[in-house]
Amino acid sequence: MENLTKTFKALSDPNRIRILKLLEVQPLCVCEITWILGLAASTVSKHLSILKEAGFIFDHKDNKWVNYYLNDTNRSKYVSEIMPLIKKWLSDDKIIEKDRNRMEFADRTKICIP
Amino acid sequence: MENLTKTFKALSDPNRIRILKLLEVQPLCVCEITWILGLAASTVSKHLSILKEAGFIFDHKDNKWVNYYLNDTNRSKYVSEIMPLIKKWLSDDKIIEKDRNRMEFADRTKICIP
DNA sequence: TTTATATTTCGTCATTCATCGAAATGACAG
DNA sequence: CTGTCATTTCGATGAATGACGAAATATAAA
Repeated sequence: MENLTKTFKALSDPNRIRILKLLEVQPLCVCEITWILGLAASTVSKHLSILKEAGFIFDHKDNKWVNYYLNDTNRSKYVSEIMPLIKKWLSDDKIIEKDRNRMEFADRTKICIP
Repeated sequence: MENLTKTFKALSDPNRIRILKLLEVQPLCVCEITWILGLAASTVSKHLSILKEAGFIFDHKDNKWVNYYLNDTNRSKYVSEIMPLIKKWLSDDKIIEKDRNRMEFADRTKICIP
């Protein structure tokens, strides 16, 4: 029960949905996501930890960057069944479209110093 | 997007999940749900309005009682696809089992005066 | 009409949450 | 070893949330 509500709570914030819909296309590091979403890095880091804790994503270090990936294996029962729905939904959402377009221009070697 | 996060937010509280898992078995009035969950009537009423607003349930007046039903038609795109998952899940959860057992003894003509 | 009962609305309180900036951490480059 | 930069953690703040009891509303019964 607690596990289930944690899963839904992870999905109940629009910025976390935006992150999932980005990672659906390709893995990204924290500073790229930060730049695309226009939030503080600490805020994005917190969102990522919530999504990771719920089992939606995982991370992997690459040099000084931490890349985040959609978790397509090792998922919880709940995540396994909800993830396909999330993938199906919102592909034509305005915000998601804009994020994904902006993602094209996200270059980790350039964008991270504010 | 707003619609989707509202859907998930409705599902991110354990007491609302408990209500859905009760209504999955049979329709109930507010005072029966209140008695089964052991919460204040105003709290239950609020939970019901959130579930209704998200499209998971609907209500129908019957004399002085308001009965709540799982909404199996007229649902939003999101609710239509999530509801079957909710139905599949948690059937062997301790709390859900206890609630459903307690539901057997919920008699609206007797339980509502505290 | 008055009373009783079921439900909703309102006001309040404590807790959680999303956000930020600043400080701490960790890894690489020089 | 020191400085730089990506990330996380910490602390603070305002907003949202879940809970309650009291008051308001609505309907049925007396």
